[in-house]
Amino acid sequence: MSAETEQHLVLAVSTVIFSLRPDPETGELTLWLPLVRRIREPFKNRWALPGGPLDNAHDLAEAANNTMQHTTQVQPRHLEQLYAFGDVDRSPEAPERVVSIVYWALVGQDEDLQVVDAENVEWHPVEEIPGPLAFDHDLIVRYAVDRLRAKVTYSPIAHAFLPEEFSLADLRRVYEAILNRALDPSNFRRQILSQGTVQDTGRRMTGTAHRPPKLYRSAPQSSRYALTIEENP
Amino acid sequence: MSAETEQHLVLAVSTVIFSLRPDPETGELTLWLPLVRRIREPFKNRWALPGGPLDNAHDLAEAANNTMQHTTQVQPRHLEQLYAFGDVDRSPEAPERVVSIVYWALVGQDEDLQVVDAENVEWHPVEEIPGPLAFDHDLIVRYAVDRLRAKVTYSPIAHAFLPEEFSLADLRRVYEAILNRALDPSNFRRQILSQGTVQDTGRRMTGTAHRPPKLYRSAPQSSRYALTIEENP
DNA sequence: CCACTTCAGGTTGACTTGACCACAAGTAGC
DNA sequence: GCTACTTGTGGTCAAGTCAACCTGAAGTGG
Repeated sequence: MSAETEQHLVLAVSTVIFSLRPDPETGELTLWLPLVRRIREPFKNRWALPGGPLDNAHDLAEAANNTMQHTTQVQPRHLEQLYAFGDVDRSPEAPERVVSIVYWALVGQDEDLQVVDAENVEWHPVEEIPGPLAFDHDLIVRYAVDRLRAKVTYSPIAHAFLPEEFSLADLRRVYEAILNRALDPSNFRRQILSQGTVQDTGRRMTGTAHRPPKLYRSAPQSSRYALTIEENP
Repeated sequence: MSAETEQHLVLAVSTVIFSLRPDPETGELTLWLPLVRRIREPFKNRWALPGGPLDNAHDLAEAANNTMQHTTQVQPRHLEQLYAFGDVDRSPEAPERVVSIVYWALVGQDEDLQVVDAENVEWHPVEEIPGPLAFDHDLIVRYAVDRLRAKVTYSPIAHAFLPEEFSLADLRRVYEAILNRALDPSNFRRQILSQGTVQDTGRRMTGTAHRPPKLYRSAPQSSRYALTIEENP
């Protein structure tokens, strides 16, 4: 009994990696994520979240970080545990039971351009996921997007998408891409400045076809926890 | 390599079970939770969260539910995943690596009175944990309390501590016990009634030494997710 | 019948938020 | 060089939210 239990249970770590890219048609900034085409059963040839079995030598977050390296070859600007999925019947056709601990991550807006898309890895807009995905990964993606949208409203994680210096309009476009709705520039400015998460660099952007915006940088943040632990809706 | 990895990794499910009990000295309502005294190494004789290895036949939430049965012999009014803890060094003295998926639960204010305290199970106020606990359970308890306090402010889970019918003062005392601070009765009433999570039964409490309060019941809630999935601070 | 306690409901002022307006400061086209 | 255009910057105003506080309602106990 005990032997059978241990034998047929696999612990895996998967990661939902978010990046911002311009929509190829409209040119507007939208959320994208990388998917991996499975080359083995179960769910052979279906798209799945990047990840793999947990190596005994690594912490959970380290395993997620390694997945990021293999998939995007860049360091995440933000990495956070999402949820552990472990229902008995979540992979009915798999030979063993898989419990997945899922992380989600943000990579910088410019960094992912240098990514050499490895074989079987493809980026997709979150609104156009080529489903159904393997396992319960559709549910996981939907939940990760919900978490990201919720978190952006009470935490300065959106900065992670931007380079060192940025204008408030840049930041606003990130928020608009994540929340998928337009924000009033004036109100957005007031809100961001009041919460003290950005610092004025004193410099302005140059070469714009209009009034040059001030440049800001992220203020150093005080984290309450040593771990990055987060909450559910 | 692979064999060693599988062999030395154990997946466990633990549960932080909250109940409200009067403080034995002041008589005020406070948060309590059950701890189990370990009878084996590692951390022998130290207090730990109830739980155990994951049985291959059960979902994660089912495993947490079973832990509740063994520990408190009552059904939880609320059960929700907290976090997965899996650092390599979280149990340095243990022979194998343990990854714990931790749930937290609420049991009704009256129900836990009928609990037959099993051997090695003892309830403790969350502010007087007999630490240090086994493994990283001190950290887990602290995080679970934080999650509960955060969640009570935007979700009607506090109702879970109360019987079918209750007065707004009852509900307010639950909030005060969880948040550990006094709330203005008048503002609390307005806030609760405006969010529509309670229904007026039309009846009033009797036998009080003052104006009899109206009795309310919880309104049926609409959950966004089939699973109970939650968010982190 | 009066004192006391708690419930119930209303008022007020500080603060937040969204909608909107006006000006600032650059480029592009003529 | 002038004007149109675009986008950043800053302010106003009204609606809504929230904490502090006040007053009366309705019961029990002396």
